Amino acid sequence: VTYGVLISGFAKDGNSEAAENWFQDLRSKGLPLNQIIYSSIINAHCKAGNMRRVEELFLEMEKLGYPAALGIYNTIMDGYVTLRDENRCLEIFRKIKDTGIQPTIVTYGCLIHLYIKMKKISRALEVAKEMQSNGIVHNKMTYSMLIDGYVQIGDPLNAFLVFEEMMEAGLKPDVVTYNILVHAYCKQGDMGKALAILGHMKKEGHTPTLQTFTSIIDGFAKHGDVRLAMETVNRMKRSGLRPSATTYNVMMNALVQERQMNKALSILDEMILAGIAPNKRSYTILMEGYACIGEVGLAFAFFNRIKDEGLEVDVITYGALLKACCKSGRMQSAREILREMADAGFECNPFIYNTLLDGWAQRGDMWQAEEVLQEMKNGGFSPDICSYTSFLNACCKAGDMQRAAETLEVMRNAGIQPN
RNA sequence: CAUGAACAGCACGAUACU
Repeated sequence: VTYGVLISGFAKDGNSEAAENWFQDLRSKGLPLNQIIYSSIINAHCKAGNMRRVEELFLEMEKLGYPAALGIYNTIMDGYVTLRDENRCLEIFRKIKDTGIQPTIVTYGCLIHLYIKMKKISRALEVAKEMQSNGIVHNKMTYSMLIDGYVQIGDPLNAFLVFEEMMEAGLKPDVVTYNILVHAYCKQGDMGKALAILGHMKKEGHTPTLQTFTSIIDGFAKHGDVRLAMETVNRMKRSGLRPSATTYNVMMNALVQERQMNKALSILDEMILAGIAPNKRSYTILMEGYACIGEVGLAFAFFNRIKDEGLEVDVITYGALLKACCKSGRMQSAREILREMADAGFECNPFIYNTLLDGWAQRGDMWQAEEVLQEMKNGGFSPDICSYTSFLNACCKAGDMQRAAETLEVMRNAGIQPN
């Protein structure tokens, strides 16, 4: 029991190392293990994404003859949801059914969550249907996930339709549901409505959370009111909430959009002083700013800082570096970055190709631009409106209006309307 | 009346023109 308390405590704390150590300690003492211990240690590793270890433990547990409760399956599935591993999730789901266990709403919730995260709403709806056909009715969480799914893909209309359905089902929205609605309005820039929801949720006795405020701050920032954004930060602090890394990122992004790099940097300082560790997004936001003003060196400096601090880089980080090069005409450096990116195992996506296209276009190099277009197609992506606009730009800069006119045709034939 | 697990939902970064 004592070990169980410790292991589950560390699991909750997100410290899978410590949990594992206590688990080993317990085992070396030859004390009896049981399902509770296993579910705690599996939980710890799921939260940390150590799914290899999870599988090991699970097999071990089965071998020792402890029956796997549904809760463990759900926990493991959730671990794979975080990793967006659809195949493993489905395998587990199948296994649950094969074992003759009835999936619960939590099981279905995990699957719905998976598809929402993958932005495959239609699949999420199918799962919901199957759930209902098995006699399980939606609860606040499953509804909230669907509402959020629509918000994420920029379809507030359907989001609100689901919300109404939820109300009609007699379910009262909770903080998370309200946060999702606030987010929906903020995304559209309808700040009046967002604030109205804020007022309403308070009236219903729900205390706004970090997410509530951060959505509002971001909404103001992205829709042209940095001042109100910053005032909201103060309002949030007065209400007793400390800004999180996300909140600081939102603030920096607001300032970066206005090219107030020094102010953005002072937010970074404030963040560190507050004991909040910047993450890769924090630095990418700054890199973007420097890229836009042609400060290639500073963009690189922050890129190195990400690595130095042991944080991961990703395609978006590389994209910011590329942009820094392309915007300042340093196409040779851009090439090198592409190579480095490929070596690091990242594939080009349309954003990357379009950044490159833009780089060549600005120099009026229609030929290199054409090559990128071709590579893009070879890479399995169809050029989009951005690609063609850049290419047109390249043609015009190169003085080849004939080619520009042809490109317009090509676009139309590809089903892309010039805007 | 006193010890452990049991699980799912919300906020931030990238491409052209504007």
